[in-house]
Amino acid sequence: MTALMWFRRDLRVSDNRALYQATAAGGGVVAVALITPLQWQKQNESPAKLSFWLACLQELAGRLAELGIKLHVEEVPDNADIPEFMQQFARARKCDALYFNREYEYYEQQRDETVKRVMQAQKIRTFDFADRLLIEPGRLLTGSGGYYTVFTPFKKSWLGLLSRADLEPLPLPAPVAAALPTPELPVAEISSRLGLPGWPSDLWPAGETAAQKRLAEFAGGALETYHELRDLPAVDGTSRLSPWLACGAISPRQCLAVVIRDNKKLPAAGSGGEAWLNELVWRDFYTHVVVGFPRVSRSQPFQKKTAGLQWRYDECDLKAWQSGLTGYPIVDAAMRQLKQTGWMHNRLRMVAAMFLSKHLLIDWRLGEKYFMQNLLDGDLAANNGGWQWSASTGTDAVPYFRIFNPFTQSQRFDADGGFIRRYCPELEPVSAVALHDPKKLAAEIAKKKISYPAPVVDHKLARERALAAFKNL
DNA sequence: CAGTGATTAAC
DNA sequence: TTAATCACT
Repeated sequence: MTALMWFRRDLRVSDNRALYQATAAGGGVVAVALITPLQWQKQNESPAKLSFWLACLQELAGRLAELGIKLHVEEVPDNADIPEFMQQFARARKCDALYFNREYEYYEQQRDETVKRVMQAQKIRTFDFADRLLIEPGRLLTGSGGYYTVFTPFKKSWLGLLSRADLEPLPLPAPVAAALPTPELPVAEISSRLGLPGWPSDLWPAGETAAQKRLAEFAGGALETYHELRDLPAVDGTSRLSPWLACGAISPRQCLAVVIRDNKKLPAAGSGGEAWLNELVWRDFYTHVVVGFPRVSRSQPFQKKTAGLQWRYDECDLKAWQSGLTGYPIVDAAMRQLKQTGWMHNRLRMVAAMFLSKHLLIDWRLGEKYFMQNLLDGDLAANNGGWQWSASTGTDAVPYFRIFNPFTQSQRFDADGGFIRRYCPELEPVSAVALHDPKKLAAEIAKKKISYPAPVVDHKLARERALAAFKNL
């Protein structure tokens, strides 16, 4: 009796529900992870993220070996080829059961349904588990039985289920066989063949051990002031756990355990813990939205009436935004942070996304795609949810038209300009007041002969143009 | 009269 | 969340 454990976005040994059950079944366990270059390309997976994932796989292989489980890394061009591959792989290794953790996006659900059907036709049983979120899609519905579309009532209902939900991290699985030697995965070979950048990075060392270390660091440090410092991009005030969460090197239950300790007691109102818990709930929320409204993962707006919006398709403005040359310091610093590090501070994701979709009136889907192609933590649900929120095509419930003033945002969240200057070094000689004031900025740039672009668009005009475009719907 | 703080409308 | 407006210094 051998169980086949299929790793996807759950690259860890600890608190992995499918792996735990596979090891508890009483037989041997074989593990597999798939390299799917064509599928990755279709889904705009970023090279940095794939490189990070491969490095995580290398660590995972070592930890599995300690449990007597061999991890096979196999290449299959795209999702359509997976069912046939899995079936042959399982038969070749005499596996009689397939274990995996559920994924919720449209294409992933289709893939998994087909795999289940094909395996069951071969008399191979399949077991799939709720692992990726704190509370599974479908378990939280409105009074009329639909999916929530507004965060606040979703959260209320989420908290209501908290005491009944099974959210304790699992103990480490017991070894199923004698420890194996740590396998050498062809990571470097795959990486160079796919043209991926190298790893490691100091900010995001790969693997679940590093993820646990970062969580402990955050829990004992920035968590306490999270509510006060999380919006300041110059400060290391966030958890920075997103790359590990995205590939499952850490589980949301392990994160939750840091804020909900004894008897599932909620963190105090107004505390850092409460603010961070909110972000974990947002993560659930956007994945629930993707399941409840599958059109959002198929390039459709959540708000159907915005489907006809006349976006500008201005290649030049799009390029300026992508390369951090819009003439709006906070936007440019944000976009350069993304390009240079594969990560962007959450506050700035909102600022940058709103600038593209409102100021430049460029289709949010182009921004969504660019983020996916560059982010280390790219996650369809969170990225799509964030973009649609920024573009006002999503679930945002405010009664007014949301459009950030980039200068007001930088004044509030980067008052001394420390973050802007870090990523836009040419603005080093510019005074802090000028960084948040277009007129003074233009004057200082002229006077000090600094090479920095003039704003691609005037804020007031852009604002009016966006308002008019949405009014026309 | 320029600058600032409080209030409110936007849907 | 922003910006316009009004009261006030």
